[in-house]
Amino acid sequence: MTRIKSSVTIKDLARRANVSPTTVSRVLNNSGYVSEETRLRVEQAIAELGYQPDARARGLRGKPSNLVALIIPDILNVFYTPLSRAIEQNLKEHGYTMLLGVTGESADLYVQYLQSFWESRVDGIIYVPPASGGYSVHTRRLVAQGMPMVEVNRQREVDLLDGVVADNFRGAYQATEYLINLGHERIAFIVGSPEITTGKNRIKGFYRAMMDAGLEIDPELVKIGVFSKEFGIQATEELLELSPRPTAIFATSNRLLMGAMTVLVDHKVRVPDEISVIAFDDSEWLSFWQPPITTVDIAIEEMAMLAVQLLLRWIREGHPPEKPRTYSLSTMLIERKSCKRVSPQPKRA
Amino acid sequence: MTRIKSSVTIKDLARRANVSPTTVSRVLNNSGYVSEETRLRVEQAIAELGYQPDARARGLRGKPSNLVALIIPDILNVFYTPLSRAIEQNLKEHGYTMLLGVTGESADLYVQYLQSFWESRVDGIIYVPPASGGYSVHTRRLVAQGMPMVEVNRQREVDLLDGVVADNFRGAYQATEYLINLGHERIAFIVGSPEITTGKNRIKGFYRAMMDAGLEIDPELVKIGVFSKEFGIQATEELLELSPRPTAIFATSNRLLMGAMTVLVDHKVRVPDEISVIAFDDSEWLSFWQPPITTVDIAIEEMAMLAVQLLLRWIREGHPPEKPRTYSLSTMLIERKSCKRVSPQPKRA
DNA sequence: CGATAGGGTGAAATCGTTTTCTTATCAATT
DNA sequence: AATTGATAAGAAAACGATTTCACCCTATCG
Repeated sequence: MTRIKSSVTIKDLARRANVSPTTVSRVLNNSGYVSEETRLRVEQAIAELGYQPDARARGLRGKPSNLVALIIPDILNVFYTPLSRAIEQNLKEHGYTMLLGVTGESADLYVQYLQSFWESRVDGIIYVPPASGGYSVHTRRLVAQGMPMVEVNRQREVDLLDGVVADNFRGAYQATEYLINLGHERIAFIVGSPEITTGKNRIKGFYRAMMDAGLEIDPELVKIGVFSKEFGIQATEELLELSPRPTAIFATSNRLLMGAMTVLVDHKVRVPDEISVIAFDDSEWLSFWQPPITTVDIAIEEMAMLAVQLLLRWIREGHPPEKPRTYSLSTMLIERKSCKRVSPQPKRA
Repeated sequence: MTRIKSSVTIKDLARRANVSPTTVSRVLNNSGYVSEETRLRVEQAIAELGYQPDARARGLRGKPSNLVALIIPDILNVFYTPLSRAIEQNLKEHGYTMLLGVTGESADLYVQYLQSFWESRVDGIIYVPPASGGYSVHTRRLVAQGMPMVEVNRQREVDLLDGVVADNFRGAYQATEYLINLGHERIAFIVGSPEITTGKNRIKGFYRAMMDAGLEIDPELVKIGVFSKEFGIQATEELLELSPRPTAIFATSNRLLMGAMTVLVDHKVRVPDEISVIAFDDSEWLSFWQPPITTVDIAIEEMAMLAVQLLLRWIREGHPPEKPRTYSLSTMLIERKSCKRVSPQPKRA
């Protein structure tokens, strides 16, 4: 019926209030030099016509868009969901609306999103670098064009951007040490991509803890792949075929844990009686598992808040950080019931 | 160092390629009347200067933004997460980028998002109407201004917008019938906001199934509140204090289920031996629960695809649907191990 | 009383594109 | 030889705001 496609513009307001568009703009932006009387007339016109500004036109003259983009690998992952929520919330509190891009770890998609976000001239981008690499040049070009960016959870452009990550080394060290203290020696370790910091540092933490305890690392027990449920399944199946089996499995992400548990349940392996299990990431769903899983929790809220703060600082100051930093957030071991004490095997000669 | 804030524009290209901006635009938009030779020169300039168009300026001249907004109540909810993902994916396949708004069921936030999205002139909005009402006028204003909108999961503007929802009536009926067939008569029913379609129709389905089976409904067993974990906890605690206790609990969302199970585990009530449990919504996390929960699953992928299709149709055709429709997607009962057969109590005189 | 300061206002330029008009050239048709 | 028509290209207007500049007015100061 109503084919009124044209929205009401500043000119309509001007006509209605019998002033120039300039004056309307002054009222809109509260930029002074407007008499009380005219201001009222204009405000009335705004109310009557139901005017709402066009952010695009504003943007053309250099005003910010109040849009910030977030790029994550996977929105189904119970790690990234609360991270997204926390970032969204923090941004909203500062008046920003969040755009979301989901890459599925694909570099191509990442680059596509970068372009789309640049074209919309968002005010900044917070992103989790995808595991597949080779897109660094695109990130750097965007930054060179003046786009504020911050890395979160993983880090790649150490010399270029601020990054907020968990202390993955310490987290993995803690968990491994915990198992060792329970008497475990044949500890299986399942981890994702070693090219990204999460993977790399969790590996380092595990190795260091084993070394510090004077334990040999059986290469058969170390499964390095990707942070996916599928790889968790594959790795765990291989582990179960070993003899002797490992006495404990350290699955370094919730996806890997999901895979591992799928197999353990399938094979009716009792946790923790036959095998102890420890993981990374927490979720309310985990506490209902039988048994509830002991895990290394990451301070997601802090991570989000800090990332947003760093981005807003850059936006506010108009220039990148003088000296890009990595902010490392401490992890916390949440002890539940999935790990059992074992008596250390007598060492083989 | 490099303070080059200004991005490269169409004019820079024109200068570089020794043509007019008009011609550059023609190359960019493939709108013909450009000689092969000039086209090459322009394309070279584009490559050399690394030009990327400004979507805002384009938009001003009436070109679409390729942005579509999604508004959901809660991103932590395992129902909305896969829904968001599926919608994002569908949109991406059609060349759209998704903006995300999370309302937490607040009408205020909803309206704020509406405004923000309108100001960015997104091409369309898919939204889940928040439970708290009173914002209808804002939705209608946006539609009147020509914004394509589609409702998903819940429905409010039946006469104005297309909506895609689950067949909540049937789903609830099925689940209730299933319990009844197992011999249950004292069935507790926990449900969220009756003002929204999800709540309302699940209630209707439950009542109808009970009526059809000739069973009385004990008002003490019907808990109507909001779709939250907290209400699930409260309701279940009240239910456990009744004597006799209900023999089954029907929690009509994953959040309510989470609350119910929290209480049941706390009170060491064995499921399904002491109480059977059935729910709405499914999630991979559920299958690891002890026992795995029987639930009514909703065809989320279909819901997403259809919603996107309807929105894109409106965008493509440039006008609202002649006759707004409600698309009702059938649900599926997934039988697991949380419900036990009971022998019907002898009816009291 | 003239100069000055500053409040209030509008005309016009500007942002980066697309679109609408023109104009020019050249070949084909009458 | 004059008309038509297609192709190629540029000038200028337009989109909806903000911003710069210029102008008028009035009050204050010396």
